[in-house]
Amino acid sequence: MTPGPRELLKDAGLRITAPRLAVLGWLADHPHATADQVADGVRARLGTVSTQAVYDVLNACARTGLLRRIEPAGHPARYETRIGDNHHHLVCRSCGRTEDVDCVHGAAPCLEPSHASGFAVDEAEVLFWGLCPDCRPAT
Amino acid sequence: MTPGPRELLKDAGLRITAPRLAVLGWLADHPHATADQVADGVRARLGTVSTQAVYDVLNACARTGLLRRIEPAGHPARYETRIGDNHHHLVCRSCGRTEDVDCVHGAAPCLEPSHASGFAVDEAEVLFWGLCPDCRPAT
DNA sequence: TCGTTTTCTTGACTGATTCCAGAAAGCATG
DNA sequence: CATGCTTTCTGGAATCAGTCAAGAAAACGA
Repeated sequence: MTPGPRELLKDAGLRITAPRLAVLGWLADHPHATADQVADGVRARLGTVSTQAVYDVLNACARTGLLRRIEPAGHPARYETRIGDNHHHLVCRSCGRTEDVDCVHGAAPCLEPSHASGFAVDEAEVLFWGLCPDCRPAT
Repeated sequence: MTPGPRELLKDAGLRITAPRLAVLGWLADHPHATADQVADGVRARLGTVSTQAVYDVLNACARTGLLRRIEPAGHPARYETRIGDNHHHLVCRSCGRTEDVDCVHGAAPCLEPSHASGFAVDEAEVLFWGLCPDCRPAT
């Protein structure tokens, strides 16, 4: 079954602290949130939490693979707890709203550039850009 | 044949100015340059050019499709004159060096998310992340 | 319980980019 | 080749997301 935030942190070698549990917990219910939104959500649960702590938690978790960071050009970064399944994203150019999109081509082909110019490639990122239903009317 | 910067600007409905000609000209010889690098290159040709003018030119050209902007997460934006052929990019995580990669799947498949959640999708962006030959030794 | 190490707080700071107001071109027209 | 409207350029201040730094506080292995 799905391990809780506690186990995830422990397995990643990170200490279990209130801000971390709150960030992971809140983010599980609110995927694709920005650091700002996470800070608000966490403060609603814990009271005062410094902005820096939120960034530290997000960075630590992203670094250890507990969280995935999505950084759409021109919008603040967003975070999600759905990891390890190589899915992609759909981003609204106008409001930055982000949705999941399952991999277009099954598994492998997404990760194979035709020639890598000597680069050691470790990730292929696919982003679909468009306008979400709410932002579309303003045609 | 390939139209020169002059014709490109005119066709895009933009006025022909020294900064614009210099930016397009310089960028044609130096693809994947940052705004900073463009500013340096343009100043070497023209003397004094304000940073703002460079950003204005880059934005105007990107908006009208004369230039493509690539914004790799965590690195300043880069610009290129190669447009309209749906190619992708390879970015070095460490130094930001960017190279072209031809489309992995010919033409069409790159543009089809499996389901778009009501979004009007207009672009699929593919970015390959890795380490360039110069940054790799530091293993 | 202690001591080390990690994490959190506060506050200053950075880098890339944009906003603003006014001055200086560009260019369609007469 | 003058005129006047519009776009673009200049210089400087400002924004925004995120990072750096120093010390206080909390976690956890012994």
